[in-house]
Amino acid sequence: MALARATESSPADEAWEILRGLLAAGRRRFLVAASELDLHPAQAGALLHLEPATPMPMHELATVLGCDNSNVTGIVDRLEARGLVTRRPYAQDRRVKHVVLSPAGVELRDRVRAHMADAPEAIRRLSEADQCLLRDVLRRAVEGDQAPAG
Amino acid sequence: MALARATESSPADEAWEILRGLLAAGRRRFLVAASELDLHPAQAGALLHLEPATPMPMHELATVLGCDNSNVTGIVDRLEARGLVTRRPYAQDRRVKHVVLSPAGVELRDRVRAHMADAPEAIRRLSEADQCLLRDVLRRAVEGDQAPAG
DNA sequence: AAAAAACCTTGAGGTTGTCAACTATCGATT
DNA sequence: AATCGATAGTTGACAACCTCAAGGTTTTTT
Repeated sequence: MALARATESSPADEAWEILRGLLAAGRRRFLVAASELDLHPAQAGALLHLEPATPMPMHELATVLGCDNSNVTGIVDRLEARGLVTRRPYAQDRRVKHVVLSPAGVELRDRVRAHMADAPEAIRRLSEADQCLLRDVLRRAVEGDQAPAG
Repeated sequence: MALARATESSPADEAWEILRGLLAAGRRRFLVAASELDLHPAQAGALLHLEPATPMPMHELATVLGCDNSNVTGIVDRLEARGLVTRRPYAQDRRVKHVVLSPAGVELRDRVRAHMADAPEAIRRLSEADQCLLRDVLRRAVEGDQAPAG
């Protein structure tokens, strides 16, 4: 049945199918970037999700990484051992520990981001008009994401 | 002003920046799908890259997965132990072993794909016109991918 | 106050990932 | 045809990842 409805799939699903290909390519680039910066994928992923000056609770990191809480303990352990992040107690809820990027962590995070910044070939070879079209549609897609969901 | 060069980045890069957000979300969905089907992420990834009726050399699997050859050995070991793939000698080059999906492997691969098939919220809530716009631009992006690059 | 839930950590056990070394095979050179 | 260098896959060692179950601390609910 998954296959029968291929012909009647929505344009959204058809767009998503193509996007999944770009995602796999993006994943490969991410692995290369992490490896070149001597980071394991999970560590690089954690860094990418941290904003300088925006402490994040451990369990929230677990959520965005899609893994167990106990997993984050080890990942943060190693990042902390390398001086890339620090754990900070959270006075308002003493069960919680916040993860904060250190200066070195910010710098390394930016380097990971830089590795990922260039758009892949497929997108770059689009006409300027198409690139703008794509960017604008994507902006509309993620536009309402901030407020409503929360 | 987070990035000085933000103002002069191309629309392609700006589109890609938004896409990276979808990449992280897609990754999470992939992890959930794999977990629900009792597959480890790497195993599910391998299945997704295999086409029924299209044998793939081990080293090619390593390339698309972005990992070492020696890594693929273990992943295929476990997939084979579960009867999802088989190793097949390749007469034309006897160093090579081909990985082939078994019927059970095809079925499980399709189930992973089904889990990933639905477009994420952000895309689905676009207007029908925008969905088509997005799909068509993406088609143009990946269009020339077959022949030129290789 | 007691019970239930949330947050983080620990430990066990299997999987992933990298590296270096090894065997077998292929391709090109001599 | 014999050899040298490169390629394909495997193995072993070792660190990291990941899930689960269990436990301690703190918060929230009853």
